[in-house]
Amino acid sequence: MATTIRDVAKEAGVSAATVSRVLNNSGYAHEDTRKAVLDAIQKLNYRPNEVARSLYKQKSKLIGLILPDITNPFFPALARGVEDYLREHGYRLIIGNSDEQLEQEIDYLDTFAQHNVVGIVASINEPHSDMLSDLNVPIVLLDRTVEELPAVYADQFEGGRLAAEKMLERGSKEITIIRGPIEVRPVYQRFVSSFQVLRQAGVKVHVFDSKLSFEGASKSASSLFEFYPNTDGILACNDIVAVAMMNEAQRTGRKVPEDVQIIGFDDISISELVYPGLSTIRQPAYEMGEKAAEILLKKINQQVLDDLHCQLPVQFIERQSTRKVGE
Amino acid sequence: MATTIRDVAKEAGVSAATVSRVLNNSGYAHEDTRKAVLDAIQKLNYRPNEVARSLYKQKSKLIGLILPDITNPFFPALARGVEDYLREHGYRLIIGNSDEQLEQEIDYLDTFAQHNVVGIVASINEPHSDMLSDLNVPIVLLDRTVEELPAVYADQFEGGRLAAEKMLERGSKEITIIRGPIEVRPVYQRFVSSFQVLRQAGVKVHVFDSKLSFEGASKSASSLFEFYPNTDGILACNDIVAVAMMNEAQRTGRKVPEDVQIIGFDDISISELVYPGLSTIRQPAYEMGEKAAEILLKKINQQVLDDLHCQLPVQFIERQSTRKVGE
DNA sequence: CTCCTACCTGGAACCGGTTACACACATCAT
DNA sequence: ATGATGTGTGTAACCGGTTCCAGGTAGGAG
Repeated sequence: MATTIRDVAKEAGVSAATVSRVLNNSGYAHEDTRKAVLDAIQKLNYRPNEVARSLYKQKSKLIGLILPDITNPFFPALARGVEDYLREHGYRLIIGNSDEQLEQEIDYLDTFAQHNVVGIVASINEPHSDMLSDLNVPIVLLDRTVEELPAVYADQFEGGRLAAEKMLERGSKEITIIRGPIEVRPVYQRFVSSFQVLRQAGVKVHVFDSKLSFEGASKSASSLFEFYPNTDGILACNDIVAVAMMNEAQRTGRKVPEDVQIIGFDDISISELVYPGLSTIRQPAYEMGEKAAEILLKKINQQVLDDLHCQLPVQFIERQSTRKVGE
Repeated sequence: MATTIRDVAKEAGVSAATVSRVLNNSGYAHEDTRKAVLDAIQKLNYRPNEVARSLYKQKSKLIGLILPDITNPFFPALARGVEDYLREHGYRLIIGNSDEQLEQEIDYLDTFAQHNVVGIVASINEPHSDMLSDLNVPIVLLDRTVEELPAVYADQFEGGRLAAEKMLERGSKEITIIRGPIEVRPVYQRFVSSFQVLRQAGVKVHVFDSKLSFEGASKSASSLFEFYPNTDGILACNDIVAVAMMNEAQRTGRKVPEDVQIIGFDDISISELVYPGLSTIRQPAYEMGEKAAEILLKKINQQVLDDLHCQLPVQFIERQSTRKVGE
């Protein structure tokens, strides 16, 4: 059905080998022949079959991307960073959501291998070391780290610290940390770091658990103030949870930031739009995605990496859910 | 490097053909042989190469998905619907963001073909008819329609109508419709339908333009009340824009919903979490994605479709950005 | 007039699966 | 005994590219 290289060869009156050489600018090809081939390609609207190419070369133009859940607004930003960078370099993405499930991660890793992907970007907690070395394809971790693997991530400890300090500077005395699922490493790190700072400062600290998802956030928000009615500062594990808590605060008649200050984490796009604007710790998600893609390409092209791990800075974004310093 | 079918064959003491037959449960295979092959597969941890398979069969297990921008929270929900359904049936997704750009749509369509995808789900405005028939692969439109192609979408006219009616029922008298980019068909349809209802009702109507993106929404929000300070009802083209407008209303000292009522469109997850909760027209995004995937698989398996177009119902979700009826 | 080299091209093998076909053997009815 | 039928298996061709290698021609050097 689709036109093949041999169709083009016939049309141009040459062999398939010659067409291939013209296509790839490899080996010799007379100028006239090249012209004829190019014309034939044009005429037949020929596009080489990547599958065939991939089979022979043992490598495709495909890169696998595993994210926990694209429905969580932090991850699409990562994904676009990865995609935009890779697209420019001729690669395409096979994408999979893992829901943080080991089984699904493995499943996708498996099928990536089956499709001869040349590289993988993944937000996964387990290194899957044997498997990864088995399939022998470069991988870059995104938003996660393990010792052995290249990784791009934002400084979670600094983020946690920053959130806690800014909260203290702004005068909250009874602070509730909304802790996300501690199996998710970066989330755990934020928590530890915030907690430590608050403890040392000697303020009253509560720890309250929540899922990271919309439903989970909503559910846990509804009982926060029953447990800790005197909370005057909230450190949320991500912006979604922060928005949910902010809602609950306002719903229960508390003023933000006068009665309760709130700081989120991530700086997803919506955080700027909600009212009051959400103060948060920004992770440069899009840039992280780009950087991961860049590093992956370097590995694919056998270039040496300056550093295995690339830690990007976080940043406190001051909006209206916190008071001005000194007020 | 990776183990091939011939490695397995050697290990099991049979030919590659036999292994293939066992693998695919096609043709005959003695029980003992089958056992030996299965053992060898296990032992060598063999996974068949999808690329080779795909080359011979002229069809892969890959499906292409084109979305305008996964960074817009409406689309990840669609994407997960598609992915979850397809994954269960053994298919994987190649994904691409088009930014509503014709050029990028074509580019992705092209590379999908090069990778022997067996089907495509796409949110695109142009039918690309010649191209699509060229590449001879079933396609299902998602959140978009053209006459000739199968499509899954929500009833935009009904949505627009509903939003307008609910706003009128709740007593707003000077209503501003925030109109999105009219090149995007569903967005245009919402607008037309709302506009028509409001006009007929004889209330004062303003039309104010905005992009659908976060930045665009933020930008246009900032001048809304300079243009139409007496607006007491806002019909937004999507929830992001609605949230931005709600922010601006509150920022300028207006109470929501007492002074200004706001209705969004989409019902993205965050709409439930913002304060006040955003009343909106719900599109069942996840279900739309699933449905599109289901229809695509039917087409792939040559089953007949009951209907070319599948229109899903929209629904008014009443939260706190609108007043109770009669107040 | 050789010989060497650079240029140009096609045949064939290969990547790793699938499948058409041929062949071998056993069983059973005639 | 004869052949039809059903099992079980291997050989080889094929999918559509890429690349190795061999062979042919032309031009320049010796």
